[in-house]
Amino acid sequence: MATAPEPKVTLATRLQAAVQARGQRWTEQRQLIADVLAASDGHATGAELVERVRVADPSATPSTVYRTLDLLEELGFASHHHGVDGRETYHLEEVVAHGHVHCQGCGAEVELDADLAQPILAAIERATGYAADLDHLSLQGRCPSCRAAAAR
Amino acid sequence: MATAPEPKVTLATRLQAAVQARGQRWTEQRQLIADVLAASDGHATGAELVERVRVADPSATPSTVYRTLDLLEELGFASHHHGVDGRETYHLEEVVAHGHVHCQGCGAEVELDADLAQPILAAIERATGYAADLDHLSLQGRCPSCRAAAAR
DNA sequence: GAGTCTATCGCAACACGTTGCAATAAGCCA
DNA sequence: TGGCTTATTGCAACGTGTTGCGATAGACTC
Repeated sequence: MATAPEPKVTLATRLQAAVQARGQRWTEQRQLIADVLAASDGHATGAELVERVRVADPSATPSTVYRTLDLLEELGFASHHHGVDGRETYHLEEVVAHGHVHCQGCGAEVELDADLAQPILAAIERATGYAADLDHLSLQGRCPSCRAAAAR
Repeated sequence: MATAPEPKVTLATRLQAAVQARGQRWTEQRQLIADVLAASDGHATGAELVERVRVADPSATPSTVYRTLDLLEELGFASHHHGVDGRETYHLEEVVAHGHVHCQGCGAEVELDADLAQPILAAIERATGYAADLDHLSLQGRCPSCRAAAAR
């Protein structure tokens, strides 16, 4: 409660601390990848992140990027889900946990924040006993306007 | 009500009729792929189906298999979703529509039939207005025993 | 500062899935 | 039956992501 506020600690700084606390190493590549992810506010696919990292450092390889992203996930700094097309999409945990709903008709995509998703998660728990992970909640269906169009 | 029962019409037969009704062509490859899918009751990944088709006909190529699977989906005979690892999993629509819930802790996977999923779909509709597609409902979370273990 | 240990990196090869294009063959008509 | 049209196939190349392995270089000790 009375700890220092530190509102502007960067992702890279916090990640470095977490990595080193686990006895792991902090490298230029990790710094770079953390910076790129932090600059990609919200979502980015694996391929996009690889490309952006390579712009900053052409010697970086995809395996390094993906392994670092795995590390970020393991440490709880990021998470990923598979989009409609199977591509991986990463996002920072700093961005509040949320799910996605994709319309199979028009391709519209809406985000589900925790409040909106709460009754859905509750229904899942009642039906299955599972505590569903909002960050991996990726639904597909028909949006209201496509449903209305189909009904006509 | 009084129509002939015909309980043993194969997938391939029905598919052939549907394909030809659209003015498209019926080929040996399509016959083969339909047979393989029908023999893979329940689920199979794209790669598994490709492999099984190639056992029966080594000259078949992945592109043909995937294109045929797309066709089956278009005609409503099959559908696919992306599993936890991003791999495509196909299943026949003959198998009743269902979703999946995957445990991130122990890897357990349970199927959600229409009855079980109904309150979940209703909650999704109330929250978003979307009519979610049960076949694409692929949830991740923690199963009851992993939750109990974590609580300890 | 030098030496040691080993986590991490880059490379190369692989797996899965997609796409463009020329060759083939299914289905139709005369 | 023979010929025509064009959907479909197989090939080859590509995009995305993963894995194994030898080389490199952090981090730690003395």
